[in-house]
Amino acid sequence: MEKTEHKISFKSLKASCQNCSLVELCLPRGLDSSDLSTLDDLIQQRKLVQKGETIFSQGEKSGCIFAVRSGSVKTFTTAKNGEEQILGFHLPGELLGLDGLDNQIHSCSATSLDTSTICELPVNDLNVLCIKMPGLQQQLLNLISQEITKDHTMLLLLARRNAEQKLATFLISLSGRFKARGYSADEFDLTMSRYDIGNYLGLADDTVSRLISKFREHKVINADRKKIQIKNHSVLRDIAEGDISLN
Amino acid sequence: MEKTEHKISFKSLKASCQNCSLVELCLPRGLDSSDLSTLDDLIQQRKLVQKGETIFSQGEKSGCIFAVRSGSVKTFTTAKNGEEQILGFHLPGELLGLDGLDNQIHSCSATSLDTSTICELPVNDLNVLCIKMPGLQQQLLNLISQEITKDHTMLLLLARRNAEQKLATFLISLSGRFKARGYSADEFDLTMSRYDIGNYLGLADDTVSRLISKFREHKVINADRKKIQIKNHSVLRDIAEGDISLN
DNA sequence: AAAAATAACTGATCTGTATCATGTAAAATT
DNA sequence: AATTTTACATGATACAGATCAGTTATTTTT
Repeated sequence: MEKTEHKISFKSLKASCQNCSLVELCLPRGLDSSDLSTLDDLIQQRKLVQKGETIFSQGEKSGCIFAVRSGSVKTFTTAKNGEEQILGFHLPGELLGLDGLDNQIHSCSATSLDTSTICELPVNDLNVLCIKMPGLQQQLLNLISQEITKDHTMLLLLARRNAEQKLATFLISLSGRFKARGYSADEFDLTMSRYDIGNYLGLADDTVSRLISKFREHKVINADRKKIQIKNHSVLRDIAEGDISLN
Repeated sequence: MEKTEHKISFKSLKASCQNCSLVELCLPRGLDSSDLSTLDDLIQQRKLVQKGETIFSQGEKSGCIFAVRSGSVKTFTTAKNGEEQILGFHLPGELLGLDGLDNQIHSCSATSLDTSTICELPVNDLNVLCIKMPGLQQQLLNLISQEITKDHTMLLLLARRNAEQKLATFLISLSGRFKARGYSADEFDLTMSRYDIGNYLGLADDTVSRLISKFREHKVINADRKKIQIKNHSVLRDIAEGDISLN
């Protein structure tokens, strides 16, 4: 998914937002180069995390928000009884930890699904900077607002859609997000397990497997383990909308 | 639920945050009286809406956020096929329209379940004010952050809980929110229909009716249509947690 | 006050998805 | 390289909750 980028990312861990290709998707969007450089000074560090590593944990006081620079991350809440609910899968340019902006205590956890690079911003400094830079303030609100809208879409998906619609919607969403990041919309690798997908969509992992097989049988997708190829976007959309159902 | 307040609210529509009992729950929390008065000047109007009236509509550009002062409100998204998903029921002191902070286009609709009073704040003015008043900025972020956390809790509820757990959780939540507003935690009136409750919880309205009857048979609650009395909070909690199940 | 419409309740039945069980292939560990 | 572990696949079965249908109570309209 990222080819050789890892090798250089180690060396360029101090690299700035200014040479980051995600500028248009991430927090710096809309800032001029002087403001960008001020923001850059704020970013404590870009850390490299390995697959399975924790970025932050629920209940932990951190005072930071995070941005995915490369790789992929899942966020999840842990209920009292220990069970997990995945809240989202996060691709480069997406922010994590917005739920902790208030008391600075994270209400969810984040772990890496990949070898990922993560940018870290102290909330207090960010607040101060926002006062000086209305453009930054605006973009932060944009991203927060998008987060809320995304969650609302997810509530609709979980409450009102059947298993086929859920999986089709999930694949379409991933495809679009890869495309926005310059990757293929037709072929991509999943970094999460069937179990994770099921957890996220409110389905059993068995059901996810079965559906992937069914989609493959109907030639809507091709799937070999983590490798997914979308063969028919329009049918996939129809499934997601509930206009058709496979048998 | 509000007794005589409606009668006076018409006259006191220009009344300020300063004499509002919701100061501790709402946006003004933590502001000193000088800042409070500045915020007050911003609030365009407090409007009285009747049951079933629309406060704002999905797709509409409004440039305002709203606070419920009295009554109750539901927010919902409308999918392409026209079906609705209720996103939340909002009691006095709760904000609406945070999803439109970015492009100022609402991604959900809000209608009143009651005769309600609604405070309206232009987002642009609010942003300007936030720059001058860090306390306000902080409280806005708090409320947004709480909104995100609330949505995450809801994702868990929809994805992983059975019907009994969903309804028990819903009743406990309402009870706590009434209590925080000075009303009884044991007896309250629902302002939404069984259908609305079901829609919100991802259940059929029939199922909601059946569950209410079952809870009543087991003397966990008393329910006569909209009138709900919680008779056994601890069992209700156990049901919500999935520790027990009624038959 | 009567009639119509709506909301809530409840029984009977059906069905989508969970659960259980077993097999297989890939990864991780030794 | 062999062994263990983990992830995925898939058939059989069970059941929670949806759907359908009919009744009753409440609210709205006439």
